[in-house]
Amino acid sequence: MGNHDLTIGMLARQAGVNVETVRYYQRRGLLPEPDKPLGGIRRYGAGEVARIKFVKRAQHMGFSLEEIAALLKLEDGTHCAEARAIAVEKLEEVRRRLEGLRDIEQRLRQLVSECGARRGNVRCPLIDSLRDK
Amino acid sequence: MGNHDLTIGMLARQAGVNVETVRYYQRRGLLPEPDKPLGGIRRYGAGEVARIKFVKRAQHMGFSLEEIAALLKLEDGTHCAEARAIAVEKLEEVRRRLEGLRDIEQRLRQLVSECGARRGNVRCPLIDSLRDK
DNA sequence: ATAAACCCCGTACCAGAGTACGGTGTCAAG
DNA sequence: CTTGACACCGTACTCTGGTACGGGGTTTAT
Ligand SMILES: [Zn+2]
Ligand SMILES: [Zn+2]
Ligand SMILES: [Zn+2]
Ligand SMILES: [Zn+2]
Repeated sequence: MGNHDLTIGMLARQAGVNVETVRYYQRRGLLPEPDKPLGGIRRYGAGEVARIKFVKRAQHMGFSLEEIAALLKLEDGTHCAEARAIAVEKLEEVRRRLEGLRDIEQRLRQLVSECGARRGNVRCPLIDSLRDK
Repeated sequence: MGNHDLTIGMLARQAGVNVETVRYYQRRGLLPEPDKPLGGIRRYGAGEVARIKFVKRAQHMGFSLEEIAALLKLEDGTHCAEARAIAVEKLEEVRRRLEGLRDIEQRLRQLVSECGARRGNVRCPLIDSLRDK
């Protein structure tokens, strides 16, 4: 697999994160910490870049670092069922979130149109309708 | 504008939050703190219950408390134009969020089905697809 | 009238996800 | 061979969204 030639700074730049974040991920066990060549500087390769990007993508999908760590422990590919269970749970969560967002969108849309319909009036129907219920 | 007869504890229970959370929201300006009847106990009504639920819903949709406070400032009643502008901006943001969430939903849905289709296989396509790209 | 349950208020503490700091070591260029 | 950039490491701080705690005061029920 990839040649290990990156310093931690280059790794961070390539992955689009802060050096401190890389070290944080190592502490959290999300990223392996390669052996340090006695008195020297650790080197990283494309695998580590990909790993960090994996973490960032998963995070964007709403996974917490802890959940991501769980996913990564399944990397050997032999625990498909567990991986699937985690993903299914997330999917349900995302769907609940979608539904709630749709509610909010509708509410806001209505408020905006009510407000626009009464320009120049002293009382704002947008505000009125937010006030109670 | 219901009758104000709830204590903070009843309010919290009805809204499904911790008493401390109610007080925290008051400190954050998300919830008005009613006048205390000299040496006594504050009372709350249905309006406050609704308000907390609104906060919780908005929060679950990914709004921060700060953003929710901005939304709630629409209630002050004196600045129709500003209120409308804030609402419009939020609406756009909500729509962007909705779109992002729909993407995520679709991606997760596909991952789950791919994963399910390969039961017993050595490599899990769910993990594979997160791994690179 | 006395205990249990509840309120008020301030302060402190917690977890998650980083970011910053400071001292020291290493390495490459001039 | 010195100077600057970067690595290493531990510790500390930040920010968000709460929760917990402790010492009071009050209300309610027995
Ligand atoms: Zn397993
Ligand atoms: Zn208006
Ligand atoms: Zn104004
Ligand atoms: Zn699978």
